[in-house]
Amino acid sequence: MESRSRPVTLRMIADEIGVNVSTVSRVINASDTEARRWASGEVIERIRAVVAERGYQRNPQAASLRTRRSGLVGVLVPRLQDYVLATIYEGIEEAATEQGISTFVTNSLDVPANQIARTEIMLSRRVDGLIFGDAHTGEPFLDELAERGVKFVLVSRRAGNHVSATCDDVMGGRLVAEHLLASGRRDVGVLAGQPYASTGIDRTAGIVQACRDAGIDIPPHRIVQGGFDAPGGHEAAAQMIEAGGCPDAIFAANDFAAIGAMGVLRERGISVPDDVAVVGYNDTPLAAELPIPLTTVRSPMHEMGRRGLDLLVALLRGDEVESVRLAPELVVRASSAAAPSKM
Amino acid sequence: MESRSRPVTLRMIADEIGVNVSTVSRVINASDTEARRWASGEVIERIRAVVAERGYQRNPQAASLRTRRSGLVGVLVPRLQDYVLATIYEGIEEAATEQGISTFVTNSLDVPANQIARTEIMLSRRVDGLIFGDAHTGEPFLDELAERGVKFVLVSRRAGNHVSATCDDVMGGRLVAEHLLASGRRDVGVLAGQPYASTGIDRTAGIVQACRDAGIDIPPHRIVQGGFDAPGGHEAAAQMIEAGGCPDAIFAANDFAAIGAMGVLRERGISVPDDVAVVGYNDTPLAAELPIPLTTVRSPMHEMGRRGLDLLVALLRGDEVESVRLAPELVVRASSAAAPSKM
DNA sequence: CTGAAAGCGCTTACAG
DNA sequence: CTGAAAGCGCTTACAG
Repeated sequence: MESRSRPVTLRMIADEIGVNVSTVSRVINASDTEARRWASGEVIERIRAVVAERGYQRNPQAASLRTRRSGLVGVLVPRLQDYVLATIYEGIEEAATEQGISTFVTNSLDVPANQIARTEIMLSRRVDGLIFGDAHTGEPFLDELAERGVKFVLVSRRAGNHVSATCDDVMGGRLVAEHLLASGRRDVGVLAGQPYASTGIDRTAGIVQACRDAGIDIPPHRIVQGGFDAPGGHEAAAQMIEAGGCPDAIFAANDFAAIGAMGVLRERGISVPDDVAVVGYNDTPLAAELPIPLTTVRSPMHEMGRRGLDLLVALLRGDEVESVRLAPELVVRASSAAAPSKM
Repeated sequence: MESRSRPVTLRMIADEIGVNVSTVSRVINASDTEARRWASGEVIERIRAVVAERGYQRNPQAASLRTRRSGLVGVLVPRLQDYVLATIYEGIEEAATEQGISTFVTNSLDVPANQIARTEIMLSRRVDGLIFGDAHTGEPFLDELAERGVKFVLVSRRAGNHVSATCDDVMGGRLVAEHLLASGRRDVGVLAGQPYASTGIDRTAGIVQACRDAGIDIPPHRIVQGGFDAPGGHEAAAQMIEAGGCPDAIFAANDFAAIGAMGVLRERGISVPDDVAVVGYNDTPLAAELPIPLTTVRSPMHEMGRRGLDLLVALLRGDEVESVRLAPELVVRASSAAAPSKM
C-alpha cells in the first residue's frame, strides 16, 4: 500500500510559475478585486490555474502559527446524546463550515470540574473562541474566563451578561400556561429541569407568572427539579405524584422528561390526557410519533446554533454584539386535549 | 477588557532557566525514565518546575508543522442527531482525549457527495486519519481513499475489507428471531433500514436466516427499507401493512424506527403486543420509558466508538490491526409479550 | 507590481 | 548531557 503523498505547498506553486511565494500567498488570500493590487492580471491568472490544477490546499497549522489565529472554535455541551444539544451543534457546525472555521465539541456532563478542564484543553489547542451550551447560573467560571480575556458566547442557556443566543423560554412557559388554562386545567405541575440551567428556570418562571396572572398559584410542591432526560423526568414526576397526588397538567421543561413522566403515568394507570395533560418542550421528532402524541413548544434549535457561531465570529472580529433571543412556538397535540368535564 | 495574554513558549522557559530550547523540548516530550538520557537530574527538575509554574502548554500547530502529525482525527457520521451515532461519537471522543488526540465531527446525512466533500475538508485540515460511521456498501469512495493511502477505520457499519469496529448485527437479528418464534409469532415483518447500511442488511439477514432455520420463510413484501428514524419507521410500517396487512411481529432495525412503527399501529387501532409484537434495536434510553416499553437489542455503542479510535491509533502507528465485532444482547420488554392464543 | 527576509514555536539530526 | 542550527509552510512588514 502506497503512503499518502506529500501535500502541495506554496513553494511548489511558486517555483512552478517562477514567482516568489509571497506573491502566491497574497494572490491566494486576496479577493478577486483586491488581487489586482498585488499582482498583474497575467500572474494572477497563472497562479489560480496552477493552484486549481495541483489541488493546492493551504496548510492551516502553518498559517495559524504565523497569524496567531487558528480558525478553531471549541464547543462545550452537557451531552451530545441529548437531541437538543446535538441539533444546536449541527447549526454551529454548519455555520462554521460556511465560514471556513473548524469546531471541536466535547461533553461536560454539566459537571463544573469538567467544564473547567475541557475548556483548558480547548485553550491548549489554541481555539480562537468558545461556545458554551452548558452554562450554569451562579458559577463564577464564565466570569473568570471573560476576565482572562477569553472570547466566548453562550447558546441554549443564558448566564450573567455574557453574549448568548437563546430561545425566549419565559415566553415558552407562558404559551404553555395559556394553553393549559384555556383547556380547563387548573392544577399544574412543573418538571423544572436542573436548577442551574436558565432554560428550566425561565420556562418555569414563564408558566408560574402566566398562571398567577390568571389568578392561579402553583404551589412549591408542584415544582420539581430533575434531569432533562427520560429517567430524570420519570423520577421527578414520581416524586411530584408521591408528594401531592397527580395534578391535572404536567409541564416538563423538555420532551424527554415528558416521556419519562408519561412512563410513570402509564405505570400508575393514570390516563393522558383524560386525567392529566402532558406538555413537553423542544418539539423533538419523537413527540409526534409517540403512542400519545405530545404537545410541546417548538424552539429553533438549529437556528440558535447558527446564530451562536455568528455571534462568536462577530465578537472575534471585535464587533459590538447583542445577545439574540429567538421566539418559541406552541404545537398542540393529543397529550393535552381538553379534559372531559368532571362532575 | 484586557486582551488574552500571549501563551508561554518553549523559549521563555529555556531563557528563564538558562538552557537551550532543544533541551527543554526533549525533557518535556520524554517519559520520566528516558528524560535522564537527555538531561541531568537537576536540569530536568528545574524544567519541570518552571513548566508547571508558568503553565506552559505546547503549541500544537507549531509542533504539527514540524512533525507532520497533527494529532487530529476526522469523524464522519450520518447525523449527530441520531442518538446511536452521538453515543458512538462520545466513545470516540473519550478515547481520543485520553490519548491527547482531538477530533472533528461532521454530518454527511448519508449523502455520498457530502461524504466526499467533507472528507476533503478534513484532509485539508491535515487530519492524521478518519473514522467513518456512515460507510455505504457498494460505493467505491472508501476503496479510492484507501488507494490514496489515507488511513481510516469504520464504526457502526462494515464495508468491504476495511478495518471496522461493529456490533455483530447478524447475531442481533438471530436473537430477535429466536425470541419472537419462542413467543409464538409466525408472520414476521422487518423494517430493514437503508439498503446501503450494513447494520440494517446484517440485522435483516440474521432474522431471515434464523427464521428459515426454523422452517419459516419471510416473504419479500414483509421486508421494507426505510430511514433509521421515527418518520422512516412510520412510513415503512405503513407501507408494509398496506401491502399485506399487519404481521404478528415487526422487527425494526432501530429503536426510533420502531417508535415510528408504533405510531402507525396506534393510528390504525392495532394493539401492541396483543395483535403485533414490536422489537427495536440499540436499547435507547427511551425504549424503557415508552407507554409500551420496547423490546430491543442492546448494542455496545459507546464501546464501539472507543474501539474504533483505538484501531485507528494502532493503524497510524503502523500496526497490523484486525476488525472488532462486539456482541449484542436481547432485552425483552412488554412490546413483545407472548400473543394471547387465538382461536 | 514583485522579491527577499524575518519569524511564528516547535523538533530533531548533527556536533561536541 | 547540552547546544546551535536547520527547517516545517506559511504571512507580512519592508524595500524597490
